[in-house]
Amino acid sequence: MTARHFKDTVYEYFSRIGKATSSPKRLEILDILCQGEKSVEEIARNAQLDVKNASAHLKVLHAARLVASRREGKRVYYAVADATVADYWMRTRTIAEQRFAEIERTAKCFFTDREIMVTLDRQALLGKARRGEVVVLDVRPHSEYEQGHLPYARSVPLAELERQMATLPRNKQIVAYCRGPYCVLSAEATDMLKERGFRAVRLADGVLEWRAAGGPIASGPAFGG
Amino acid sequence: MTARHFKDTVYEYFSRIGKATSSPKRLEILDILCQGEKSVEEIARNAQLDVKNASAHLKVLHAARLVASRREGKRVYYAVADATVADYWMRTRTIAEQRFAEIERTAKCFFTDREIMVTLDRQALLGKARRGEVVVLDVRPHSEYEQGHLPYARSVPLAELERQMATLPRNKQIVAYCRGPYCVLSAEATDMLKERGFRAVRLADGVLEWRAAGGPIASGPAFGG
DNA sequence: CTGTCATTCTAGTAATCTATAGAATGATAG
DNA sequence: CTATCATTCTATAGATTACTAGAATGACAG
Repeated sequence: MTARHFKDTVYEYFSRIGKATSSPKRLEILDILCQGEKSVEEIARNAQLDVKNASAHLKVLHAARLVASRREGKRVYYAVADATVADYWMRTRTIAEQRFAEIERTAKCFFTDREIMVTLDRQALLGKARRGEVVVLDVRPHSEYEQGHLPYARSVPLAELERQMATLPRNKQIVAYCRGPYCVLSAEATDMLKERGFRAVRLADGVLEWRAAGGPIASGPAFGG
Repeated sequence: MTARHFKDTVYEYFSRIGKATSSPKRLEILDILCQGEKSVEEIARNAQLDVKNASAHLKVLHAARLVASRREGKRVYYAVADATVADYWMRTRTIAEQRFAEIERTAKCFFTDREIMVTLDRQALLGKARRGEVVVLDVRPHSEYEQGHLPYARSVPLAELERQMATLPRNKQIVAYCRGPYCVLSAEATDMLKERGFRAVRLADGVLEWRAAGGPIASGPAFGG
């Protein structure tokens, strides 16, 4: 084996990671899968893709071995291959944020007037949540909540928010979080809540960011309902 | 701005990092630039590309803001934008290594019989080098040595090795290193040395890996010469 | 064994990317 | 002002990729 052939071979492997992460839609899928495993149909719906196209993108991610799949009955469930993939996705996002100030500007523009909870004092938030001084809402689907959520958080998927509003306190601050700083679910939730006169703010952290910052993660089914 | 438009916008930025790192040749360029700044012509020669093509790849890396350029007289020098880029490249390599066992297999096959210095005991190597029990050779070009090298290492670019062999000790072990675990320079150096009866081994670490492992880095012009 | 549902495979088209070569630019030396 | 050198820009052919739609597969229910 010549030196040139060796280099071509190994660098081709290195480049596969880049190829897999070179499509916005594939990154969106990866971000969703970082919240827990999902069927192709769920992935397609969440990433706003048609199922065939989502399947094709998943094939590419699978070829780069960033995701793994398992069949259960009729459905095929995909998940990130391991925790290092979620870590890599967060690092890719960070590198992009550092390079493109436009990202923060776009996010600020989109999240205008949707107060962002300072993510600096995670311990303080945790304490308030424990003492019941604030209500922490996890507005992702129940399945994602079950696969890992913030301590003391209550699972209220966006679709159920309308129905559950009566059970929320009007005198306490409501802190909504979702999949992370670029997920729109919590923003939609705080919009709905504020329209109805609740005191609601958006937490930029998702489970991934919270855990990466050293915060504790709970798991298991939703309590109450 | 709709939620969909917002997501499309920010994920497009995220994907630019993947696009930039989706070509083997661009990663090879990035790896070279992690050793220090270089002119387009030097980059092209090292990555075995024609200058026009190298310039085109550099343009893509520049668009992703992974590299920065400055003009000095007729020449344009490129360098990694900052230290986080080198870090990201190492992490991309690590993720690829974890996913593709073929990489290690290919490397083992190529580096057969080229003993790899165990990189576990960096402190021990440093001590031996300090006491003169081993000779550490930096076989990269002088310019890269000057931009950062292992302590006690002697700069002997591959092209000068033949000429400088007479000045190397036959009774001591010679440890050659270059740009990192997938760089072939040190392997070529140890091949040459062993053919002439020297006791030579290859160190998989380059400056990047050494520094990432917490090792001290020296800089400045070559001593002796 | 037939029908249904979820997913993947195959094929075709439009768009994008790589490598290559010729023309153009920018800086310098004479 | 002209020649030269390093680099970039422009144009093009060939390869690859994304999306779309129809066909095929795999698992299950009746």
